[in-house]
Amino acid sequence: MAERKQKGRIIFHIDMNCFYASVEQAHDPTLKGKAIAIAGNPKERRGILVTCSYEARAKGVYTTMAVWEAKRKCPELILLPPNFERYRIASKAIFDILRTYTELVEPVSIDEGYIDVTELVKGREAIELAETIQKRILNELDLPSSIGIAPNKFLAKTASDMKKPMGITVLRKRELPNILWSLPVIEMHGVGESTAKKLNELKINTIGDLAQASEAFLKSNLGKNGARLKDRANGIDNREVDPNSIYDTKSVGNSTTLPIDLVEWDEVRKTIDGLCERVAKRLSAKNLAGHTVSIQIRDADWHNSSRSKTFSNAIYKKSDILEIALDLTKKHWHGEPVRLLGVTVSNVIDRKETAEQLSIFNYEQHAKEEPIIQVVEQLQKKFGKEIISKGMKEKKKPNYESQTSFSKDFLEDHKD
DNA sequence: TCTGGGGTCCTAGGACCC
DNA sequence: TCTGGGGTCCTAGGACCC
Repeated sequence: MAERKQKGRIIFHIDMNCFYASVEQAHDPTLKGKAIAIAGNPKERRGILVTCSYEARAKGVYTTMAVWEAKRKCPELILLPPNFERYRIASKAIFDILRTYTELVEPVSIDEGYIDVTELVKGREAIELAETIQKRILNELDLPSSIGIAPNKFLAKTASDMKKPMGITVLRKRELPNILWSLPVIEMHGVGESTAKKLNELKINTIGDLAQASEAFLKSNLGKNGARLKDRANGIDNREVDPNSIYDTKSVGNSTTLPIDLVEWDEVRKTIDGLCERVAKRLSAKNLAGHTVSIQIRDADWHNSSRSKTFSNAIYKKSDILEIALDLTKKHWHGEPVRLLGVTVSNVIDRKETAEQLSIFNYEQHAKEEPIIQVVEQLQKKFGKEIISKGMKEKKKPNYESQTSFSKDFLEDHKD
């Protein structure tokens, strides 16, 4: 996205506390004050906790912990299956509240988002606004949240993490050295285990070390990400709050960890079939189609591999996805025990566009028998000049569409 | 008896084109 | 006959986030 330089912005990061667990407690108040956890499939082996309440955390239980381990640690733990419909409704209600203040609302996930309130408030009013929003979410939805207030996204996100639950934290750029720089790099948003290890090997241990390291040094060792992390460590982040980012889906995929590793082709085939079914349904719900199909295989040793194939026309039907997914799996799998299988459709576009492409494709077939100029004129009449010239000129974006070959043909024909 | 499922972005090498 | 360099797209893998 555009990273336009802006001065003096006021950004909020709203972060719901233990979101799924809080929604369940709001829905059934008898769960309040109790150690509860949401587990993907509580009865299944290989299950983990997706979220847990603060009461559970007090007993040493944490998110991502294996279910059996959590139960051993906290026998009274109440396990609930996730109710995503319920969480989606709650999430929508939260963002609806935020949108009563500004259109500049960017949901990041089901339970967190940014808002840009620069035009709404100044100075201390920002804190009052955050209090109002936080109280409304609590009073109207019975859900606790934390809000970070800062001049950019990174600082706002960092701030919202500092006080939980029901915290409001202001983080100014000039406070950064005092507050962040003494912390180990792993504490920074955007630095995971792997990057932390790499940084430590480079003698960069604290966020302050990162902030003061040479950019060239970081770039040569970590690529683009090195420079970005240095900027963030210095409180620099020009990303805008983008309300439209949620509408820009890049891929739709489903995966499943098998209760027991699979070794039979027929079981693998059935699993892939089920995954394709779900992917096709979700693509339909969003009215999307995609050019690329990928499969993912995780073996018993947790080794991941993937295979993908890209096509000129976007697909969305289960039967089409299945055919490609099975083909990729057949070629790639040789009977090793499989822990996880996944199917993803990526390079997605809106289905409306596929209809247009199909029509153009049909015209292209005719093009073989007709002078090319006539075909161009027909197309322009039908779709308008814009779409034709776009297909013929645009080279930066991937051109999976038949326009690619159309423009190639066009150029070919006019060489002579 | 370890370790889910949904995503996004980045990188590196090879193919191919000009 | 031998030669280069830039750009895009595809593929596979990896890091990170919630």
